[in-house]
Amino acid sequence: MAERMRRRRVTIADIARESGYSKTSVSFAFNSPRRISDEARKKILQVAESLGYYPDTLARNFSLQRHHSIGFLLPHAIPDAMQNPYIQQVIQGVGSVCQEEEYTLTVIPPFGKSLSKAIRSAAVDGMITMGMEAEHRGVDSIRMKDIPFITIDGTPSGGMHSVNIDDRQAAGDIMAYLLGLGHRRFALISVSGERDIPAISSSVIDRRMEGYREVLASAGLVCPSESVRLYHSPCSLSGGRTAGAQVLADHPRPTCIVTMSDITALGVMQTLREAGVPVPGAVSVAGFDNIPEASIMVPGLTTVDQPAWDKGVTAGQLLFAMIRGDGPRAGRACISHRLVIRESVAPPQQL
Amino acid sequence: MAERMRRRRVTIADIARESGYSKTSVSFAFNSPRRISDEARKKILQVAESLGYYPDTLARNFSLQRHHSIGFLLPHAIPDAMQNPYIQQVIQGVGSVCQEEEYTLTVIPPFGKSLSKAIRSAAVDGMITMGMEAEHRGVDSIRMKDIPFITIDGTPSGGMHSVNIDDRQAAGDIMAYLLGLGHRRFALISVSGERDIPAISSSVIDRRMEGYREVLASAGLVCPSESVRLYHSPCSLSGGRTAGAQVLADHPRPTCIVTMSDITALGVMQTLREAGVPVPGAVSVAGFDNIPEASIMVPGLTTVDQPAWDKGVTAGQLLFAMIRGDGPRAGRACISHRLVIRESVAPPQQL
DNA sequence: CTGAAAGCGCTTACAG
DNA sequence: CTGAAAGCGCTTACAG
Repeated sequence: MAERMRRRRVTIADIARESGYSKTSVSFAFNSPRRISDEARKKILQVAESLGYYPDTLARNFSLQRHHSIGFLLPHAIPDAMQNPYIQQVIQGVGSVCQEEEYTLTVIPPFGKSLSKAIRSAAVDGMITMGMEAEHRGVDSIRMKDIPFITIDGTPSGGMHSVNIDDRQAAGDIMAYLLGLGHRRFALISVSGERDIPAISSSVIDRRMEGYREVLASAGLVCPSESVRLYHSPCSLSGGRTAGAQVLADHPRPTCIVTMSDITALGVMQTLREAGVPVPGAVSVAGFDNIPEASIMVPGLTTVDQPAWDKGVTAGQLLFAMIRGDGPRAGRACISHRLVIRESVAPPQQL
Repeated sequence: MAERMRRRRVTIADIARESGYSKTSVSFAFNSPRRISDEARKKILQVAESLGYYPDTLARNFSLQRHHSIGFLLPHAIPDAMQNPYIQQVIQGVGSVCQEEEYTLTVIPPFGKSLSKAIRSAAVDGMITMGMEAEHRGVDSIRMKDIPFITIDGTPSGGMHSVNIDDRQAAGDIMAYLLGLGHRRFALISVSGERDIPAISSSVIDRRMEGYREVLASAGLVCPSESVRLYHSPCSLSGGRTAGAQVLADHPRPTCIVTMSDITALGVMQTLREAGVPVPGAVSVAGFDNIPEASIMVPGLTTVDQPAWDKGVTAGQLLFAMIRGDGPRAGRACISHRLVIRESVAPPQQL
């Protein structure tokens, strides 16, 4: 088709020739208009217009040594990663900062399971990753690239810049609430990594487990045990459904199901509804994240609010500071969390 | 911090000097290994490794004349655009194609309300837009850029490549279903453009309205009229809430609320729930899109399934075909839709 | 198999 | 105010 039959590109050289001015002047006409005479500028702009000139982004960026885009490295394949509302929210937060800074946001899917390849070819000035451990081989690729980067929900150590909440405390908070209502028989659904990268780093999972365990211990409970069973599920709706079915199959049935992500909780609740098990009548369900759906659901999901949007914004702002070179020495932001009490959790039924 | 003190970049010139080979050979070592001797390759790779060489993406892309990324132009600001699950799904569809092609996906937010500026600086090999009219000034910017582009939910005409469903037929289908159940008093919630770009092009809105009207006419109804009131709402949860309140304030109350997007319908349902108006007991609600939430909701939302994911995939595939130069002459894909009947619509109550 | 050289299209010190 | 020229770091015909 016509638009594929690209006539040779119109360059500043063409404009220079046509207008009688130099390439320098042409460039100035666009980028530093005040450095040339009105007459020259007018003439050049007019010739540019008539020739249908459009600056070459590739050449411009190369010359300016910047991409004008920041990268968001997906923890796993698009279908899994972007279907998680929590991740979506984080992306939106990052995106809103990009919008302000007039940068584009480059979403980098892992190419054919090869993260390093994806990282290598990413045309970005900085990168945000999710759930990456300091030891992850992907980190080396980014370091090699020599661009600033920040990890969200990763390991807040190892010299990596990171944005996190206090996962241990947050997990403890919700568990304390559940114990306070009288629950003593739990199903804990932790996160299992799919592919080679979990949605959240294993250190985050570890810290949440610590939080749960600490508070459980104060009530004399141990995990895993007869009273507190441990399950694992991918961070997805279908993962939640499967986990829900597993819990239902086990006996005795817990009075409360605690998940490490809302999307998993939604899946669990779907299974329960289909099985005719009333929530919270027969069993309570607690989540983690506070995705928008948590409040739309009926019953509303009791969960830990970790402001995904804020995490994205904070990471974005830190990253831009680093790109500008006026970044903080040690970037380790901790965002506050909050227990959100809705209807999916009630005191356990008397037996 | 250390990583900001960039020592001068290690380039192929450095490797050439250190290894005793030419820049050509160094380049071959990485990109056409079989064009040089084993010995040379080994030596070069080893020197590269020891120097911590990492190819410069900017230079590489410039030389290769490609960005290795395709752009997704957001119809409006990040918070609005990306919070709409329908748009999210489209993005995911496009993204999944990118992943296969080993391309990144550049999300382009409108810079400070300036679309053209955003388009101009976008470093992409092709572009996908949503809801763009052929006459939109943004289209000219893209044309100037001389890269292939496709619009989803835009105007399937004007020589633009596009991906759509049969909006008129789809709107007619759901209206026919509602009339069939006996509804005769409707609130129709159309889409109003926020900012200067609506979420869906006005031509799409027009075609849906045509579909509604045509079928309404067959039942002797006219829109707008006493029986069929017309409202307008932005494509968002909050927009839906506001519209819901408006509908509730009017009398007589319709037996069925018909929206042009599920996200709006969800907002409407929230308002109804808070007002204690049972759905579908007192009033039925119908949507458009079939976003994932539509099935999670209680009651499930009766709506038109327009496969957002498929739209994204189709647009992505067409775009890559165009980028490769083996694109179709006239790209105008029409995806099939489907009526999805759930619980949010019931026959009207007897009075 | 190897290398000198041109080229991708801009930006920008520098000199006039 | 204006322009010749270097430079950004690669890739790739072309010649040997």
